[in-house]
Amino acid sequence: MTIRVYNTLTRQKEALEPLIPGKIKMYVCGPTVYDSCHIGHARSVVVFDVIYRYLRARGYDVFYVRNFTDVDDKIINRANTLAMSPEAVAKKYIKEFRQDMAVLNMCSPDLEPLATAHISHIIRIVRILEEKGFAYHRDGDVFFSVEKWPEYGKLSGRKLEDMEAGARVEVDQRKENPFDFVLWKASKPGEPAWDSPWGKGRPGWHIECSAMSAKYLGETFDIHGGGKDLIFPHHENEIAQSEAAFGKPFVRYWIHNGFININHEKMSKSLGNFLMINDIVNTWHPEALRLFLFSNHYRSPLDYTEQAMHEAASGLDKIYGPLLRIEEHIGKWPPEFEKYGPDNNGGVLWNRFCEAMDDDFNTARGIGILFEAVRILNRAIDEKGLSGVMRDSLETSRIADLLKTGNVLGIMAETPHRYFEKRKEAVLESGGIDRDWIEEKIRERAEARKTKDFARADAIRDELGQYNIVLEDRPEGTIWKHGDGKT
RNA sequence: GGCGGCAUAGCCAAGUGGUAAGGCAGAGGCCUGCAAAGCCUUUAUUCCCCGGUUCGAAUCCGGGUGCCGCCUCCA
Repeated sequence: MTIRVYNTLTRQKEALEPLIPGKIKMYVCGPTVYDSCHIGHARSVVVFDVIYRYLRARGYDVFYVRNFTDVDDKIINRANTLAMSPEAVAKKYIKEFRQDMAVLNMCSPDLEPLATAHISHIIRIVRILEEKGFAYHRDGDVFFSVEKWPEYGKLSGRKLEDMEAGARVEVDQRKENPFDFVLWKASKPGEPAWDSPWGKGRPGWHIECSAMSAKYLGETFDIHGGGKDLIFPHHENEIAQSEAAFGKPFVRYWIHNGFININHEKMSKSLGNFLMINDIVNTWHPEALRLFLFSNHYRSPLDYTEQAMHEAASGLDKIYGPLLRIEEHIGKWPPEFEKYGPDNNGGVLWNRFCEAMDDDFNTARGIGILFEAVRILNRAIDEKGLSGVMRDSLETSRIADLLKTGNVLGIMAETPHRYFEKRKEAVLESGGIDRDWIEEKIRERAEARKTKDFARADAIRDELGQYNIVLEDRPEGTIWKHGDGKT
């Protein structure tokens, strides 16, 4: 089976054929560290996280680089507002970003280079561009001349003459063409500055990615990704710079993820509806957020709503449900499948999941298959009992497959007991109650049930319901759970 | 003005030529004192509209309508 990916450059799905068979070199544009991360960042990072995980699961040796843009106008502005140095601002938000990523169960890239640590590489490329005649300088600024690069516009599918130059921004009169972009920027006093052939200055936004990707992945590499908004101008400019400088194709497959809307509205500063990762994971389980993000295709727009998160959270409970039953049955987690069955890599479930993922990382389809598998597993448990299931190699291989898909999606990473326990703790905290009190209520209810005082029993259940507690009467006794998807 | 995307049940969503996955919500059933959880059944004669190609189209082609994104910093 070959993996097919939608390539923004060719506007079609193509078979993924890495430059070096079996190896994939992937570069994803990371954040400009001037503020906290919002759900849009989360989507982008999660999308490439699952691509990374899937490619590895399919046996590729993946080298994954994601940069931090740690020098930029936005950072300088932010530093002025906060009365901090730009370096301190960058450091603060890099730390925050890493925390957010850890909470969201994100794999770390193999490398997370900083723009400011690669100034000499950047300068070297700007000089090459200047020597080759693709760049010109004006008072300490160096610009890339888009007219010298005939293929300019090939990624975003636009022609220079079709674009409304300066429609919304004032054009710098020193530019030869309004779409010329800055490679190197003269620093004003007090701004971060490095010595360069053109005087004290700092890199333009796009050049760092050309420099760092070339250094770590080579002048041609396999996958380059980011949000859709980066197609123009950022990635268009990267292509121009890199291909002009190195004289060879830059990237084989361009992958771009779609945007997130909040309650059917675009996220924007003016609407003030930016949703931060931190706000979401304070309310919902991080894996519920991941599940939500995978609920439709990565290139489509995705609408964040309270209801959608509820559904994702319910779905996650549904997935963890049978896992908890298995954990309780075998008394540990994760199960060791070698003991139960020979075939634990590549059952029907895993193969169907791969089929979905092979088709341009179709996680929505993959999740459909996963839920089907959960239902089949629940049914098997109902019919054969847990010991019956765990003795059946067909069933255990399905469980192994289920955990494998979870590993690709970055969910089911908690032990089931712990997953539900966390949610129960949240119930205790928000209700200001403790376990003993609940257990006492459950005992009282058991007494009432014994004497067939069902009115009393139901009253106790209703009372607990007020604290978002749900009771389940099981053969082995009554247990309590959290009532809704929030944590 | 230029470029691109989308339109599938109450909601979310997969499906790119062979007769509509999956989730949430709803209805009925099994189980239960009643519930909850789980399971079973059920919920689109039909995929925005109109034409066309085809034995056959949600899927391809032409036209229309509606919504959205980008062209400016933005994931």
